[in-house]
Amino acid sequence: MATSRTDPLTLEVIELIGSVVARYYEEYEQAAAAHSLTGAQARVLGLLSVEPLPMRRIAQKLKCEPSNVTGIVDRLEARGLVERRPDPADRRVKLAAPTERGAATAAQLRDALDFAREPLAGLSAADRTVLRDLLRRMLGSA
Amino acid sequence: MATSRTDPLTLEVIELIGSVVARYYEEYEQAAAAHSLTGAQARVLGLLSVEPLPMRRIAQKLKCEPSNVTGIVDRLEARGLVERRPDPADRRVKLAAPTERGAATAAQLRDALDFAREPLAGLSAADRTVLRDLLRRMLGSA
DNA sequence: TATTGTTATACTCTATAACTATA
DNA sequence: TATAGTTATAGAGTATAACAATA
Repeated sequence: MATSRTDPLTLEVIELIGSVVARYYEEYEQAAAAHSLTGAQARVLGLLSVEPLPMRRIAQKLKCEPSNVTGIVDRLEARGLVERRPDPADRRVKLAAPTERGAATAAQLRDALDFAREPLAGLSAADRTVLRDLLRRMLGSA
Repeated sequence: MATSRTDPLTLEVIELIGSVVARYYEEYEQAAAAHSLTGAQARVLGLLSVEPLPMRRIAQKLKCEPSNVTGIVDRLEARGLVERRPDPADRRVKLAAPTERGAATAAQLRDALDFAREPLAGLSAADRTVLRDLLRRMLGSA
């Protein structure tokens, strides 16, 4: 680890990853703002567009306290993008699910993000395969 | 772009980059929290540890409104990590600079982050060179 | 008793607009 | 008049603690 801090190559890679992270976040927020959504709202809407979730599960996915999810879903619900449904199996649970409009918004958001992440277009299929394998190994190792 | 959305390889790379971004942010927040700092405070402290900056410049680097920087620097100053100095060249300007303690905290933060980004250790020097070149091309192309 | 979701509270970050002191 | 920094205000996200309904 002492070596990694002084190794110029590693430092440059770290800096590049920092740049990727910054660009990704920036574009994510822009895409959300284009629909007058905050980043957190867009994230929740994206999660729910995959499958409806109990409030508790949303908090786990977001790595935040469940009490925060109440407000985020409240605001999505007030805009008609999400609705709360009872869980037939457990009356304590509320399932948050996208409305039709919410699902459409989530799809648009997803497309915008795919486009935003399009710097990958500069890489050939072979390049992308190499990049995929390197990222897999990076993420798998820790 | 239509192709990119349906190409499974590209989709996987996009998802992997998303994972890298999530991990990076998570670890950044953890490192900051270990020093009882918020992400924004840690970011500003990191910026100032490179060089003292006028309030306005900090806002530009953070891509936020200058009025927000006042509070962030206030809180860093209240904790004795940053101080405001007059700019001899322009009496309107206040230069924010880390104190000795602030510089030490910034250094610790940097080390913790380098360590956190250590998944790179799983890659050989040759791998890292390839990764660096791919990231450079990704970032350069847009 | 334990769990789900909510409310209440307090803090931070954010943008907007108006203010001050310089330039 | 223009610019740098601040203040005031309001909205959103966050954590903590306490609560009601249900298990």
